[in-house]
Amino acid sequence: MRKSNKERSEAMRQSLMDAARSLFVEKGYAETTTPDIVASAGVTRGALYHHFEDKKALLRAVIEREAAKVAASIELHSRVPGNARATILEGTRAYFDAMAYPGRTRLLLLDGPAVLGIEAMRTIDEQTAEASLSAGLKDLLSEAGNGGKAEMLAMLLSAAFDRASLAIETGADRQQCEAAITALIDGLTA
Amino acid sequence: MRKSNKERSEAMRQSLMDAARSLFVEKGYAETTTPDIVASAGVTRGALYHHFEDKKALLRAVIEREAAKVAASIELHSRVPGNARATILEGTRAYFDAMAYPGRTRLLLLDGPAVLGIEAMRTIDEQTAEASLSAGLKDLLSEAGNGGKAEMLAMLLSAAFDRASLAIETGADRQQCEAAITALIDGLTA
DNA sequence: TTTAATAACAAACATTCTGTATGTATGTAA
DNA sequence: TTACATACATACAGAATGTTTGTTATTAAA
Repeated sequence: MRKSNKERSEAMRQSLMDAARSLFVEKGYAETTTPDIVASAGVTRGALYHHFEDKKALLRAVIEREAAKVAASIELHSRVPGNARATILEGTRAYFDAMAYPGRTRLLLLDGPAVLGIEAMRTIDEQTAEASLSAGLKDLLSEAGNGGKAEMLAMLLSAAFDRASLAIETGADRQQCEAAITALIDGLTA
Repeated sequence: MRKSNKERSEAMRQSLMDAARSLFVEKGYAETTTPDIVASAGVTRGALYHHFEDKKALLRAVIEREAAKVAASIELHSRVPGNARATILEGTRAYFDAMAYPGRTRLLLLDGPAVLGIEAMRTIDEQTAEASLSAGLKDLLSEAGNGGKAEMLAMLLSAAFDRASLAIETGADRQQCEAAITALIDGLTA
């Protein structure tokens, strides 16, 4: 059975990203070695360095794929009712759901920022996850007369979302988190 | 001129931590090598591995010292007027001031969490910086009838503080940050 | 005060990882 | 089918980490 080069490449890339993701999540980026990754994928390091410039580029690819999945998940579960507040709160739940998927907090909130830098992560998040959430927040806040501060407030609230995701992963009560986030938002719009 | 062993050890530890801190801030923990560090301190790796179990332990020592300095700075600049709100806002400014010291955001908010883990960082912050700030926040929120959620809200607000510190470092307007934080807090207590 | 023991370091060593260079087979296009 | 490019494997060079061993300075005991 023959495969075209394009198909082979894409399959290999995904296979390497899968293996890397699993190990990055399990042991962290720094503790994961390229021999580990290729062994898990059943190939040699030649394949890895053919498809990715270096180990960091592999992490970036994994993270971009993950961020896209989070964005897609939020997009999917975000109905659009007229009510701006309800929209945001639903988006919040969708975000928590998406970030509850194993490994995402570590990849997107710990290793990503440390290895790729906050600037690079900001760029990635801009194109994907934070985009929809941040946009909704800005709408809501502007609507409530917090026009000038909307951008800044959206950033700070998204930080709260992130910390809440981390907390939920380590055993914090999800309902309490959502209630606290709701209290923060309602405080700004009341 | 003779020195006691205790003095020698402490001086060497500080010297290694100084050199490490400087390089960690400049190039990041992962890109900094132990040969770099000891060369900068004018010793050999023998000294480093005599005083610290491994490279990670050196980072932990650097971070604990830094967190203690942040805590001390906040403690120092926190007058205690009767007004809970004013106390918190003053503490906020003190935190931003302390975190504006070069390298602290990278050490305490990026490399620390990624390398040592959020759990370890939480323990360190508990003993130091976040303690005073978090305590004040909980007081303020409890006072305002947010008793049950106070703990959770304090955590989320401290996440907002951290993100604001990062933002300020990368050029965000400090006054805007403080205004946004104030808006968040006032929303909860109004 | 001489000696035994320990702490503070230096120097050398073994393992391992990263990135590169080279080699080979498979696919692609003229 | 011939020439070239792509996809990988294998082999290599450099460097980093942690450990071990050796040396000097300090402290404690005899």
